[in-house]
Amino acid sequence: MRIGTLAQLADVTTKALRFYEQVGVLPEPARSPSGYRDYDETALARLRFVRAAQAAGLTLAEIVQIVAVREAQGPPCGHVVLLLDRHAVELDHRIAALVTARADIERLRERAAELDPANCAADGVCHVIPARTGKDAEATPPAD
Amino acid sequence: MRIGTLAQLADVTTKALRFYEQVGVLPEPARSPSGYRDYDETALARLRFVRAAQAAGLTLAEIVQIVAVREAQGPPCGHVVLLLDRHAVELDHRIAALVTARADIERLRERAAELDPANCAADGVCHVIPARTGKDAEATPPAD
DNA sequence: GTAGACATTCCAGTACGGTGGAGGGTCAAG
DNA sequence: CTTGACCCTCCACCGTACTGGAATGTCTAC
Repeated sequence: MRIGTLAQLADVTTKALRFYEQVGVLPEPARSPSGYRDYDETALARLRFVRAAQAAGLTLAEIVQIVAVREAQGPPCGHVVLLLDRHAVELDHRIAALVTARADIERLRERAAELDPANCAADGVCHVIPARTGKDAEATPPAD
Repeated sequence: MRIGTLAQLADVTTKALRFYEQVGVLPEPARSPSGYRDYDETALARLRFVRAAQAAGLTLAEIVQIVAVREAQGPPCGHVVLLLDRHAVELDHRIAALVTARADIERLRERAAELDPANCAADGVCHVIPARTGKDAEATPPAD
């Protein structure tokens, strides 16, 4: 099948398919005499795997690794589990950081409700967001 | 004070300071006869505000806006509160998405524990991550 | 034969918040 | 007078996952 057909089946753009090939998550397909990419069913299967792995939070670089392990050593399940665990830990951290940031915003909102903009002109840029010392910065590093 | 001194006081790199100036969150400081940047106390105050705003999840572009509003119209508190609200909503969405992704990974881990790698070679790349149809993809778009 | 729908390559750009290095000038101490 | 620490500008690059467009080639239908 041609690249456009595969793109439709997998609901991605042709641009994305060429990009996937370039970074190595899709193998180079056969070519028609005129140079058009000619995909078979395995390409669709691979593509579905890629999208599933992406949805699980893996990066394309990691997916490339998984595919490489698969091709070199057979089933990459152990590797995949390792990556999943690593992502789970990372997600936990990121979720915790975002929840903290959310709480910080809530505090600032409450602060804003109590403060009078008329008093604002005095010192910094906006008294809703209090200036931080070096110590504060250690306690709450810039979000994300 | 020189740029290095300010950098130390605020715990950022000199590179970052020049970058902040370039994007407009820091005003252009005075210069010594030889062209060195010469900062005063207000620069430190501004910088602390910037770091605090970043920690609250605001982007540099938004901080530039706040500073501009401040300089044009006085206290930007109303604008700040709007931005904070917008970020609170966005954070809620992102937290929800990450929590969903975390749960998905957990499911895959449980699946991995039940599956035997020996059965893996058959079809796709790795049976721990099940291939998705177009409909699945709609239900769980690629994370983040 | 010609239109238009598709394909190819390659280069560049997007957002974000910076970092790295080249190539040069300045300042204080010894 | 030289060494080393610091400063300047400018341009390029990091990661991430693509997207956009130019210039060109090909296939299909009328």
